[in-house]
Order: sequence, then structure tokens, then C-alpha cells
Amino acid sequence: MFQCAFSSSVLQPHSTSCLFKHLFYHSATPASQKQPEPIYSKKTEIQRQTVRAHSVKLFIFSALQVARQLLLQQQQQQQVSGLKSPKRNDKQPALQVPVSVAMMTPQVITPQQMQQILQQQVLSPQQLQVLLQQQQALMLQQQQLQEFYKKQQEQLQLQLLQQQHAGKQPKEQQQVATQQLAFQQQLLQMQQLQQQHLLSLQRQGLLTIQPGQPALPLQPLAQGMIPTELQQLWKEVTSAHSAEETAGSNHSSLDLTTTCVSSSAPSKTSLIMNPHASTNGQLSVHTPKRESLSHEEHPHSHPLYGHGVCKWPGCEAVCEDFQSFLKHLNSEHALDDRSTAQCRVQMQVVQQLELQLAKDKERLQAMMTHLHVKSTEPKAAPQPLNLVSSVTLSKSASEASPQSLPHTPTTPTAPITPVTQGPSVITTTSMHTVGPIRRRYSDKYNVPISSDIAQNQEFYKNAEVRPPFTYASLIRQAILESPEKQLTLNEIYNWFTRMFAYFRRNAATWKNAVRHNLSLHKCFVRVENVKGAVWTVDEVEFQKRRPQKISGNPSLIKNMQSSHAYCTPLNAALQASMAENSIPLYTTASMGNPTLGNLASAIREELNGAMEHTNSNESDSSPGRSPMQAVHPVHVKEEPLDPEEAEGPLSLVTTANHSPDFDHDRDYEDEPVNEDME
DNA sequence: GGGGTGGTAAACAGTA
DNA sequence: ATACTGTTTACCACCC
Repeated sequence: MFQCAFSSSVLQPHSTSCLFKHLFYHSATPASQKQPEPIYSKKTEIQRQTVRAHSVKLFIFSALQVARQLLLQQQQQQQVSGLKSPKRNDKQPALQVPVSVAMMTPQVITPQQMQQILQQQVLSPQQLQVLLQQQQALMLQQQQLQEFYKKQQEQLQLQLLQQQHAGKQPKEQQQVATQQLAFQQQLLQMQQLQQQHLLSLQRQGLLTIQPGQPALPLQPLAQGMIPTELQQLWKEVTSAHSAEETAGSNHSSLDLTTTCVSSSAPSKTSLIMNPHASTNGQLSVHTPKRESLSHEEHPHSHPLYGHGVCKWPGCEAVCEDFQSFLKHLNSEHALDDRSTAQCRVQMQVVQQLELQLAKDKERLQAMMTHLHVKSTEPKAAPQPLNLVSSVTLSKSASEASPQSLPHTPTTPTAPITPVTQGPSVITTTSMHTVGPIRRRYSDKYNVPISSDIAQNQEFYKNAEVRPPFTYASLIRQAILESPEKQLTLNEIYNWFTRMFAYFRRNAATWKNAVRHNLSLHKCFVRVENVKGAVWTVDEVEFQKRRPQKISGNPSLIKNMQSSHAYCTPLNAALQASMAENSIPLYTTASMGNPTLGNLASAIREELNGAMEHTNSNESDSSPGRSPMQAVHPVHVKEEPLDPEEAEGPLSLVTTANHSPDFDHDRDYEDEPVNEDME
């Protein structure tokens, strides 16, 4: 603002280019890109402490207007009294001096003037302090610049004199001309930059310029520029800059002049995100000047304008052409509290999105790192199963997506069935639990392993989620999924690693557990084969122990038995059962709405076994085909991962809501009825 | 509190 | 000798 470039700058210009770079930097560099350089770190600090609020900004701006009037008088006095050296004024082209002086004499306010300001405008002590500090800095700066320009002028003068004395030396002439031209160009650039800020001010409503008013003099420098005009321009520039910086002080990426893509409608904020505006700061280069100049080349390049519609969030006003759009933008979306609030909202939105993006990136990186590590695991454990697992892993890696991570249970690849993913999606730490898990939730709560694995196949493959099933259930599933319904120990290992990312680590532990279970449970039968020993499943023995679990919920069994239709009653029973058992992991709060169908499948699967134990022959749910009819100890499943084919209970689920068909019942019905009645 | 179940660790033996 | 396979035991935890 008035503190801008010249205010506290300690610039020691050693060349005109340096000077103008400095100016250009302050005028063209968006607030979002500005780094707290020493030049104006003090300034920014003051800004942050004093002029952060918009109201304060406007207030100071008004004060600046007063100061500007005083400065105009001062400037005139300076011109009259001859601030410059008479020598320079003598032969120097008249146009250069005033311009340069104007350039070098920004709103330097004397303490007396400040007092006048105080008399006219009520300034708070803080504001006054700011102004005084600025004033001092400005005076310093002015002196430096004047000295600098003196030297420049003298140098030019000397060169001109040399030319005159030495006659026409085309080379030197050309050099001087080049210098002057460069200088003029730089000044012209400055004018353009000032014009940018004028336009910016216009857009922000801080400066009112009539359309027909030649407020943006673009005359060549040779035509001269009234110092007061330049001074005014400069003040506008600095004021505009202060506005920008003040507004941007809250957030590094906020540039009120350009990046205000905020949304008045919170629900639309994420959708309105302009891809161009999301470049975070790059748009800030899109200054009004460039708009005014470049939109003639690219008439519709404004990020807030497209397809004849104002893209200001929540606006969508139709603007026939770019000019009308600009008019609309300046009138409807001027710098006011509303727009500022919208920008702040958008700022927060962007912040959130950036945060989210950062998290997702980090997550992706972690996934890739993890998968990469896993892919190298076979080297450490050169086993056939690991080879297979590595192959599977590569596939999984290619399919891996951040959504598959357990942190994002709502994502597509995450387990669709909240029931089955309940224990899996709680936390990451829970998934990586190495210690003993005393209960396998799905086993306990009768979740069908086949359907769970089938539906959450990708999830289990990619996420190190411990499957909520006992080793016995998993082993059995692995064996039943095999074409021959028999697997070697190594093949079981292989299945574990292939199907579950969790079992790609701590191999010694879980393999020991697998062996332990194979030996411990009578349901696993070791069969000597030609190639060696294979393991099979004795479903009878396996089912013997399962009814125990559901026996704890006789009401559910009763409900099931009395139900002829599986849809609603089953779901109701399931919910009731959940309520009774107070299964926290299956609550909607933690996992979203559970898929009742899948829950029903869980119950159905378990009920198949339970009911077989209680009243297997009265399985009313399958009038045409009792579960026993579908029994086949070795059921070949070519597509074990297909939910419809993987296991009966799932089929029950999927079909139960449509028709009580048990064509696919083949899981627990495998065991003979007689043995179920045991 | 006891029994059943499940997970983990470990020892041990046999085998390739 | 080593790794794998298979058995067994022990301990602990959870649930009923």
C-alpha cells in the first residue's frame, strides 16, 4: 500500500534496470508470490499488525487520498524550488526531469502534513504510527532515489556533451539513444504497471474512473507526463498494492484482484473450482493491465469469464462480451465485504483441497513404497508362494489406488460390505495388529467368509487388513476354492499371500499358525498324495463347531425359521441381532450404512449351518432345493472370487432379495443332514 | 470360575 | 546344515 515499494525499501539502485525491476516487482508480483524479503519485511510485518482488516484498509486509503493532495502541493513546491540541480535542468530534455522526479517522489508526507491528515481524518495511533514509519522510510527512499537519478542525469548529460564535442559518433549516439530508449521503455513499463493497478483499483471499487476519462495515460514518455499524474498513479499503485497485500496477508495464495474464485454457495465451492485459478498464484500474474491489454488478443482469457457467463461463484451472470463482463465484474464483484468473504471461503476451500491433496499424495507414496517393498520380499523368502504372491502383487500394485486404503472406507474399492469390513477399516493400526487377535469378528458374527473375500478381494489384496476370519476359516476357504478341494501347505500359504496383503508380512507367525491349525483341527485332513501330502477339509468336522457361535442368538434363529421370505424379515432380524449383540463394528456410524443384503447373507450362511443343526429338513427357505441337495463335498469353483459363484451364502444374499433360490448353496450344506443333526 | 475357542510362540521330529 | 512340514504343548485372551 502506501508502504509499498518505496516505503521501507532499502533499495540501493545501481542501475535503472535495477530500479525498475524493483518497481516491477512490487507492482507486478502478486501477493501470493511475494516472499518476505528484507526489503519490505518490515512493511509486511506492519501490515499484518495494523492493516489487516478490510475496513482499516479502506480507511487508510482514504487517509492516503488526503495525503496525496498534500503531496501534490508539495510536489509543485518542489518543482518550483528546483529540487534538482540546475545543471541538469539546463540541457536535459524537460520531459525527463519531471518524470523522474515524479517517479522518485512518491507520497512523502512530512510530519506537518501528517498532522493535517490527522486534523482531517481521525487516525488511530496505530495507523498514525504506520504512516509515520512510512513517511520516514519514504523520505529516505526519496533521497536515495534522487541521488541515484542525479547520477543518471549527470551521466547522460556528460554523454551528450561528449557527443557534442566529439562530433557525431554514431556508435556513441546509438548508445545514448539506446539508453534513453531503454529508459523510456522502462518508464513506459512502469506506466503500464501503474495502469494495471489502476484497473485493479477500478475493479476493486477503490478507484472510480469514468470510462471515457483518460485515466490511463499511455502516452509515450517523450510526450511527457505530468508529475502529478505520475504521482497519482504511483499512489494508486501503491494503494492498490496495499489493498492486495492486506487482503493477501491472511493467505499467501490469495490475490483479491485475480484469484477470487470463492463461492457464495458453499455447496458449490468444490465444483466451481476453476482449474486455472487453482494454480495458486500463477493467476495473480493475470493483472488487470494484462487483462486490458491482452484480452484484446485473448478476449476470453479471464478465468472468471467463460462461455459468456461470469464464473464468479454463485453468479453465472450472462455477459455478452468481455467488456461487459469486466463491467459486471467491477460492479458486482468489487472489493467489498462480500467478495472478501467469498475469497476467504474459497481460500479455505483451496486450503482444504491442498491439504487433502497432500494427504492423498502422501498416501499414494506410502502405498507405492509399501508395494515396492513387498515386491522385493520374495528375495528374502524365496518360496513358490512368494513368487506367486509377487506376481499377484504386481497386479495389485497396478490396480492399487488410494481408495483401496483402509483409511478411505467410503471409496469404491474399499470393502463394499460394511459388515465384512467392519473390523478391517477401523484404523490402520488395527490392520497391522500383529499381536493375537482373540476373536475373528466375521467368524464370531457369522459373516460369510466367501462373500466377504469375494466382495472385498481387491481390498484385502491391497490393504494390509487382517481378514476378520479365523485361520481355520481361511484355510478351509483356500482349500474349498481350489479345483480339487485340496491344497498342499505351500499352496495354502500361497493362497494366503495372494488373497491378503496382510499375510505378506510376518510370514513366520501366520504360517506357523496355519500349520498349527491344520494339525489342531480335525476338520483338516491330511491326505497322502503322489506328489506329497495335501490338505482337505472335512466339512462335517468343520461344521460341528460352527453352530456354537450362532447358538448364542436363538432369537435370530427363531426369527429365521419362522420366516418364509428372507428379505425384510431377515434384515429386520439382522438389525435386531446387531442391536442385541451391540456390535459396534457394524454400526453405521463407523462404517456407513451396512448392506443389509450382505448382512443377511452372513446370517443366512450361518443359519444354514445352524438350522441344519436345529431343523435342517425344514428349511423353508428352499422349498425346491434344500441346502443338502446342493451339497457336494468337493465343489468345483472355477471363479471362486465371483460373489455369485464363490459361495452359497453369498448367492443367498444376492438372490434372497429377489427369489429364495438356493442354487448356489453349497457351503455349509456340504455336510450331510444326518451329521448336522448330531 | 470353568470350558471352549482362537491366536501366538515355541519345541520337536521328520523329510527333502 | 538348512529349510520346510507337521505335531504338540503352552500361554494368553475372549466369550459364554
